[in-house]
Amino acid sequence: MSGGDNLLKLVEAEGPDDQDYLLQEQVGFILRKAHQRHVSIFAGRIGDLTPPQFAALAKLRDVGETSQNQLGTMIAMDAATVKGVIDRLKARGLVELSRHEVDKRRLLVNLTPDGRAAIERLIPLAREITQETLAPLSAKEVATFMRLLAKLA
Amino acid sequence: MSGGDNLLKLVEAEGPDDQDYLLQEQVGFILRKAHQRHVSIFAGRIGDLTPPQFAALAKLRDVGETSQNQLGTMIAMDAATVKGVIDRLKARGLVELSRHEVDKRRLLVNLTPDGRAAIERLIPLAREITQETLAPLSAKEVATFMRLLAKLA
DNA sequence: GGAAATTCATTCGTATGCAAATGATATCAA
DNA sequence: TTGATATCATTTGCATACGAATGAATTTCC
Repeated sequence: MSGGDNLLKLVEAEGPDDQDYLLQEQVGFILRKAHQRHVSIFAGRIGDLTPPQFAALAKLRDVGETSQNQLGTMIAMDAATVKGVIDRLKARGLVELSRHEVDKRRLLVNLTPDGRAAIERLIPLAREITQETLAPLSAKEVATFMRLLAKLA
Repeated sequence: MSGGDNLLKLVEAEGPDDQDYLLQEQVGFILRKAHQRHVSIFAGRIGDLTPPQFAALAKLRDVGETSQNQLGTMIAMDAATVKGVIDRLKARGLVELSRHEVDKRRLLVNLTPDGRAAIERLIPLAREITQETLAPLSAKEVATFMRLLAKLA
């Protein structure tokens, strides 16, 4: 029996255990890196707005006036997070707030003319951001990846 | 010519443009949601440590003592971020810091016995986290997804 | 050797992201 | 009607995440 065999036995004795946990191969770690790369690409093309801020404007463009909480649900942000995002958009005059006349708890959010102009102007850039993010994949791979990613989200 | 035809004409006149930008179908948005889901799964299994903190400990286990900056590079964190993470791990006694004897700029980071015990204990849970995150996919889909995700990261 | 450029770490400011607690308003049910 | 629940929004506290500025130490290059 050779030394190599002994080493193999030792490794096998450990079983599929702690020894072979590689951080770089875990979904969570790679998912975090992929997300970082996307945010970086976004910042390179749209410097004056963050992805969450863009998401809020884009969704308001789709659905029109909604409550802050509903908007948060639609763009996957909890109440505390969406408040900060909307506050900053309001400070820049891109959205306007008003109280719901019937349900006084609700804070209605809507695009201002400036906000609408901004989102229309940015959407072509957002398309480029999507393209650049997916650039390492072929068209076929993009389709596959998006299908599987959607299952995980 | 019917009203429907007029509507169709209007839509076609717009071309493949702003009208069909759907936030929910953009990689960036879904990537963000998938990442959120993973973090949530992580928190459910490992409540007293965040993913970045876990990553730091896991990497130190792999490579042993390194400088703070080098560690940051290995786990994809910039200098400012890694400092905060290490500070909190140090405050909990899971890592210890020392100055590099030759290059006095470098701050060496290493696991304490407590830190080593913690990471060894957590690795099995981390495996479960990876599994649960990938649970919506079949084994074959997992292989495909990981291959494509790695290309994007 | 010494000036210039680089690297390592820290600090500051800004922006998510979420848990938990709180207050105001609505809704449901007894 | 009223008491219990639920919903909407806000606030606080903590933890990433990163750009930019700064200072200290090292390396490079002339």
